[in-house]
Amino acid sequence: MDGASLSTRDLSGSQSVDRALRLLALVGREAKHGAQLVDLVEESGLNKPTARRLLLALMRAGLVEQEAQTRRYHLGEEAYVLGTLASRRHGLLELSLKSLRSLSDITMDTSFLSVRRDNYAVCLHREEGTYPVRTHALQVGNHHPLGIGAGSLAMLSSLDADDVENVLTANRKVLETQYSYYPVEQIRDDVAAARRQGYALNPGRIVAGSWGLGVAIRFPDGRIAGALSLAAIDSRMNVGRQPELVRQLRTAAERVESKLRKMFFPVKA
Amino acid sequence: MDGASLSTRDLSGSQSVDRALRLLALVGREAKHGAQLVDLVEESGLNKPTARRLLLALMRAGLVEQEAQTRRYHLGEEAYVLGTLASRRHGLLELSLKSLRSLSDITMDTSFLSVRRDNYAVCLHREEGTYPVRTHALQVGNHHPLGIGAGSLAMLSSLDADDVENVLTANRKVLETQYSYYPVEQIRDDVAAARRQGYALNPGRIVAGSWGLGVAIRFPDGRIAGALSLAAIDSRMNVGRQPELVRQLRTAAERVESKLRKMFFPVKA
DNA sequence: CCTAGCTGGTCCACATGATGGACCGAGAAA
DNA sequence: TTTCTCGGTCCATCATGTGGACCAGCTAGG
Repeated sequence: MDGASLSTRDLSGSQSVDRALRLLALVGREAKHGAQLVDLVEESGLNKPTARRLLLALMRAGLVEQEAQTRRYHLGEEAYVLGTLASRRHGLLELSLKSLRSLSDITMDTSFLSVRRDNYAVCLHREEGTYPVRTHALQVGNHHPLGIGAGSLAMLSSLDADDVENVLTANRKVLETQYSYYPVEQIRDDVAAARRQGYALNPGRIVAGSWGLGVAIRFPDGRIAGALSLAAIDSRMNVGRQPELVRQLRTAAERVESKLRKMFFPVKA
Repeated sequence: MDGASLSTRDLSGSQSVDRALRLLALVGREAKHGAQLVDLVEESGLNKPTARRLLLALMRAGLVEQEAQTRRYHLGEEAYVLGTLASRRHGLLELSLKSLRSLSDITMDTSFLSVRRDNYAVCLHREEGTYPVRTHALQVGNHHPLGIGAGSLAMLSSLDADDVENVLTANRKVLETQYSYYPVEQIRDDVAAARRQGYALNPGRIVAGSWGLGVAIRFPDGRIAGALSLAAIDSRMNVGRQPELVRQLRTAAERVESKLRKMFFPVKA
């Protein structure tokens, strides 16, 4: 973020809103099975009454709903509605779906769309490949610090050197605690390699035998929009096959970028 | 709302969060051109500093962003991401898209998907018809009180009598001020007619010459999921053509409902 | 050139609304 | 029965958000 959105510095209050929205993001992360109150309390650092109160507010707004049976919290319909309304400006998934499909058709491997969210990468879509042995390391909604994972690494590598360091610094604590098997120095090397080659490779760094290749997608103005990636078992991503996969990824990314251009500079009606 | 989401009564605080989320909904409503600060202040009833402070919080969370040039507020990428994550549970649009397309293909008229949001109906999608004369009364993101408009009326008519009255009471003020040409008594009559016929008809009540037909979509448990509707100029919705259009709408709605059933009770893998 | 009217944005004294330690109840495990 | 975990809530305290007043930029127009 850094100089993030231009305009105004903050210095401002509204921290209960901040807290509520942090909770909202946490609930979203647990898209699959819903979030438990204790976990939300834990992850957010808030205490129980506060978390509960804020969740009630989110529920009043329809952004979150609570399953009556399990008492778990899920994203609500309003979140979906807002997302639909936002897709007018941010519809990267819609623009990429076809490309992901053909990518998985051609390569037989599972393909992904990720976007940057703060200093993390979120997986927005997973398009199953047809090859019978598949890795399930990355699921929709999953978060990893930028640099961890092929698509994530592709995005990190596309930032300029300063930003890379900023991101790594911001993530230092998480990296050390939750990704201790993946030293920061390793990420720096991976970034350098990705820069040299023009694509990101994850040679089983997170789950042994589960490899990934990724390329970034840019907005017409050069900002990073997201990344496309492919995942497969190591034997399907050997040096022999890599160039072809990268070629496919690049074509797919270019197709998406051209759609983005059309979205930003539409032909006059 | 009423007995809305089960679980807990509120009595709770967190009103700044409520306010912020109300603002978020307002920004979403202005999906097309973005919202101006003054308008948000006006519509929300908040005062400027408060609105601004809350907007800053929403921006920090990425749910809202501000265009540097025009200073207008738009939904941010995080809204899109959350929406995508929520579509796992609430993906009505995805389920309906194909049906809307074929609906517009067959009838040549423009079709819509709306969902209920509190006591309003929001238009989630507009699928253009091919017939050269089209009505543009309803756009994606538009809100109308339940009962105003074909899809909206279809949803209202599907509630039981008590709920209908609750909704109308809750909306009384808005109806009187912003829809004064559409007396509440008229809505009650329209609801009764829709009940009798099993579909909702809007014979140009909002924009003269712009007619609409709507049917509700229900979740497997009977709750209203949304509504499909068709819009056209009056001459294309005369009594002669209506039965055929209604038949098409019904088939489409049934197809969506069957997909919903599959979503809620998936076949075991 | 200056004024008037509109916009977006911010300051800061005040008191209202959010906070969180302590507590309750339900269900599961022992 | 006891114990543990989890969801949920109460209420005295004070940190927090509030909003009237204000500044600044822009456009119209006299």
